[in-house]
Amino acid sequence: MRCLDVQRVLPPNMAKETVWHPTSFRSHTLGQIQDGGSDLVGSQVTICGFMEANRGKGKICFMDLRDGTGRLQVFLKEGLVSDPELECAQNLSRESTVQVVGDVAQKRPPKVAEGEPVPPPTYEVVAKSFTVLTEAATPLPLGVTDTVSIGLDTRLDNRFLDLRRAHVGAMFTLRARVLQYGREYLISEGFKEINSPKIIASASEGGTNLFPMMYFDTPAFLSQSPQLYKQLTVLGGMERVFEIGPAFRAEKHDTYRHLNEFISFDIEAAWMNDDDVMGVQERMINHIWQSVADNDMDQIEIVNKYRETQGDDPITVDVPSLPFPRISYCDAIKMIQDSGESIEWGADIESSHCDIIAEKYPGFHFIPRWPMEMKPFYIHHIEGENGATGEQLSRGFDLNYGRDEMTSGGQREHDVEILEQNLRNKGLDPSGFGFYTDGFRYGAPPHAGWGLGVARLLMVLTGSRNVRETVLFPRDRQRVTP
RNA sequence: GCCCGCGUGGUGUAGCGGUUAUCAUGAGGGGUUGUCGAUCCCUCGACCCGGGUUCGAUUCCCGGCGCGGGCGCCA
Repeated sequence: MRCLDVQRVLPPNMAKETVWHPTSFRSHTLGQIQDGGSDLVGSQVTICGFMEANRGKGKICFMDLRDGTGRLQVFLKEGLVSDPELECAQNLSRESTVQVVGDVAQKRPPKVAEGEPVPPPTYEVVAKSFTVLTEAATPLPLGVTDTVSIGLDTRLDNRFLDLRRAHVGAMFTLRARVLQYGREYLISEGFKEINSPKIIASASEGGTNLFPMMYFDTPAFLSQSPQLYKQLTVLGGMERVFEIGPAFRAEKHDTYRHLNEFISFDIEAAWMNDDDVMGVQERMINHIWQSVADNDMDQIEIVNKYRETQGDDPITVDVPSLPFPRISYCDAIKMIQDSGESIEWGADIESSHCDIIAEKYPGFHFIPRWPMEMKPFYIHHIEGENGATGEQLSRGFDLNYGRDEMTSGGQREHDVEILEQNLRNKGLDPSGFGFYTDGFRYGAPPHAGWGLGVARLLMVLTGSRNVRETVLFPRDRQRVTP
C-alpha cells in the first residue's frame, strides 16, 4: 500500500495547496485547468460543473462552467459533438449541472484595442461529449450572475443559490479560513479543542433568556454559553482549552449584529489573568489577519469586485499592530463624559457611546476593568481595586472593534467562598450551582478566558454591515428556515 | 418590546384617485456569430391580504401579515 504513504505527506499549507484527487465524475477540477492549463494542452479531461452561461445558437456554442474551484469555458462545435448534444447544450437552462469530456486547448485571445496589452493566455476545454447531469428549473428565484441587487430575505430563503454567487462564496471561504487560522494559532500556544454539552439543566450566566426544551421527562435548556463547562475542564487540569460551538439566546433583539444562535469562539486557560488572555486574543487576531493577508487576498479581491458594483469602498486587510489599545472602563466613561454625553459611573457603555470611543480608537481595542456589579458572578475581582467613585472593579473586559463588541472575557473567580458570595450578591442560590462550585473545592488554579463572536469578527474582516452576511443559515427572531 | 419606513412581473425597481403600469435583469422562440457582461428581432410576466372611503383604489384610511432601519440588550 505504497500509495497511502505518499498521500500521508501533506503539503505545508493545506489551504493553498490542496490535493484534488480525481473522482468518479471528473478527472480534473476547473481550477486545475484554469491555473495549470499550459501543462494540460492537448490532453483529454473530464470535468463537471454548474452551467453559468451559454452563448451561441448556431453551429457553435460557448459554455461557462463553474465548480467549487474555479470557472472555465467549454467550446462545443458542430462535428466535434453530436447534433443532439449540441442542441441540448444550447437550450440548457442556467445553473444546470453538466459533465464534459474534451481536450484542453488555449483560448483564442479576445480582441483588444490598438495599443492595449495582450492578456496572458487562458485555457478552455473543447468538448468531445457532453452530458446533462441535472437540469435547473426556470426561472431561478435569484440570478447567480445577474447584475440586479437582491434583497437579503430573498437571498436567505434561497441560500443554496445565493451561495453560488462569487462574492458570497468568497465570504464563506474567508469564514472557513478565519476558523482555521484561529484554531492553528491557539493550538500553537498549547490549547486543546474541546466540546461541551449544548443541552443543559440550568443557566450558565444570569441575564439572558434561555430556550427551554424537554430532555425526555426533565425540563432543560439550550446552552447560552460554554462558560461553566470550559472552566470545569480547566479545573480538571486540561491547562488550556478552546471550543468553537453554538450558543443559543432567546432574546428578542432585532439588529444587524444579533442572532439567536451564534458560533462562539471560546478559550479558557489556567494560571492566567485577564491581561494574559487579552494577550492570547490579540496575538490570535493578529495571526488571523496576517494569514488572510498572506494567503487569501484572492477571496478579498472577489469581494471587492462585487463591492465596486455596489458603490462600496474596497475592503483592505490591515494587520492590526500589537498590543491593541486598552481603555479601562473608568477612562472610557471619562472620555464619554468629556465629549458632552451624560453617563454615570456604573452605567453600561452603549452603542452611541462606543461611537465616541471609536472616533479615537477605530480598530480593535480592549475595555478592561468593568465594575464588578456589572459582570457575571464567575468574574474575579481584587479586593480594594476600586473605581473613581469607590466601587469595586472586576477583572472582566470587552474587546470592541469600532462600535461593535466582539468579545467578553476576564479572569475567573477561583476561590469557592468568594464564588458563592458572588452568587448570593447576584440574587442566585449557590445550591443550584453545585455541579459547578464543587469543581472548585479540591484545588483550583487561577484561570481566565474569553468568548469571541465569530460572525462579528467576520463582519470586520469582510466589511459586512449585517451579521447575516457571514452566517450560512442565520437564526433570528423571525427565521428558523431554511 | 418601543419608534420610523416599506410591500409593484422570477429578481431589483419607477410611478399614479381613472395609465396600454416604467426601466433593468430574467424566461420562451428565432437569426447571426471564436463568443466571453455575446449580439439582433419577436414574445411572456406584477400592484401582499382583508375591510372602509369613493362613481372608480395598485394609489387614500384602518386592521392583519411580511420585510427593512434605529433603540434597548448582548457575542
